[in-house]
Amino acid sequence: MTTADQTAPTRVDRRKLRTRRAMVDAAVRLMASGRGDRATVQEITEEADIGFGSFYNHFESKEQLFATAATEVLERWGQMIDEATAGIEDPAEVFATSLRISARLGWTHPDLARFLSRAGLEVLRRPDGLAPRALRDIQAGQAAGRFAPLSAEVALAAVAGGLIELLTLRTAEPPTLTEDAADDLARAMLRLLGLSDAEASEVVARPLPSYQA
Amino acid sequence: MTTADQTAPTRVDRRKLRTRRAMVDAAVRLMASGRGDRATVQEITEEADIGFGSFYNHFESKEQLFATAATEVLERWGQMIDEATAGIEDPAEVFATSLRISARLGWTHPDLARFLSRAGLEVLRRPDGLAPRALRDIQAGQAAGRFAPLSAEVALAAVAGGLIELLTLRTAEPPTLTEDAADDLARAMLRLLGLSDAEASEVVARPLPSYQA
DNA sequence: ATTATCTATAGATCTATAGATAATGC
DNA sequence: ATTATCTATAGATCTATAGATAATGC
Repeated sequence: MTTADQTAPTRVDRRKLRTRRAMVDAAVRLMASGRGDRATVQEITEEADIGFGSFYNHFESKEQLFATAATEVLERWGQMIDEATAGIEDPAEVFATSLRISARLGWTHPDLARFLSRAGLEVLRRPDGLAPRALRDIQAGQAAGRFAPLSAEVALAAVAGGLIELLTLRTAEPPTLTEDAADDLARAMLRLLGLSDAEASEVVARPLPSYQA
Repeated sequence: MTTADQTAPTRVDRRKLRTRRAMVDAAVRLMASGRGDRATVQEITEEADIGFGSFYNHFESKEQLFATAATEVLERWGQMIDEATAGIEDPAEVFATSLRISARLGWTHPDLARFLSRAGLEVLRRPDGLAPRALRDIQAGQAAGRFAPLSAEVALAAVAGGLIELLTLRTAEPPTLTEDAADDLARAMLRLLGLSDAEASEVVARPLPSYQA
């Protein structure tokens, strides 16, 4: 029987949470820096500024830590998209909005963008990632007759790959792209999905809803 | 003064080459299997079926071996494309042919496809890779008025990403895609580049030149 | 005789844990 | 008194090399 069942979080709980958060944040930074999951436990705890042994109070292995870090990053990203697309009816616009916001991560959330860039396509394939959602959006657009009947998996492959590459180009040194590259990508992907150039331009010209995260 | 300068390769030379090749091939297989460059030198030499110490006769580090392996894979792939696109005039067709052949790697050269899938987008960004060439093809198509004036970097990002994702989907277990996914991808990418659906379909309907590798 | 390959191993590095310390709860 | 954090370290793992062996050259 544990005492923490129904009671409010105590100071110990908060300290414990702080330590854990420091490690997850360190993992995100290490991944973003390119050191990635090749970092040793030593490096991780130093980056997090906690004692070496504390690592094992929270995680069984580095894999577990980096998986946790990925989940949290995807969660933040997903909430951003949810907030921005709430209430949009046109499937093409839902898709375009999601992509325009995601492609802007390189400017709005460079840390998050660098993490995704380094983690690569693998992280987009996770079941808790945005791929399943993007697949649904594409299929919804096809069902509504807005998109051409291209294999949704192939379309998703192109979208996911194009997005990651854009984030990588943007977070590379020196960054070459200007911010309208994000909308260029969205327009290009709408054409890929079957919209005419004029239709694609019109959808991307619509104002972005407000969002934050 | 070495004796091997102008003379024919001796039996020792051939044996040495065989050992080296065994290690490069082992590296390709290990990467394709997903074990990747996390494999230890021990694992590599076992997979290559050579003595542990021989590794250091040929390579200074694992990084060097895997870089060599990537170079050789890219070389094979590049030659395949060169052979297939020699003599094609229309820039859109050069591009489409390169992509159709590359996307077919999952069926024609599964080992190569698995390597590329696991190595990820990183390997496509190498200066000795096919990205510089794809960039030139896209720019040539734009200069010829065949493609819309989209940022060539953004277009390349989408193409590279879509290709890698397709190879990954195909080499995953169980593979879900059928072979016309390769042409679907090419058609989609031509639309992305600015061709109409009808134009894109026409280009992709042209017969593929013969090639092998 | 020469040189590549192979086996064995020293030394470095890394992980996981044990025990000491410090912070908080009661 | 309890529990998380921290320090120190044993043991496992890995790399790189030294020296022995085997294959080829002349």
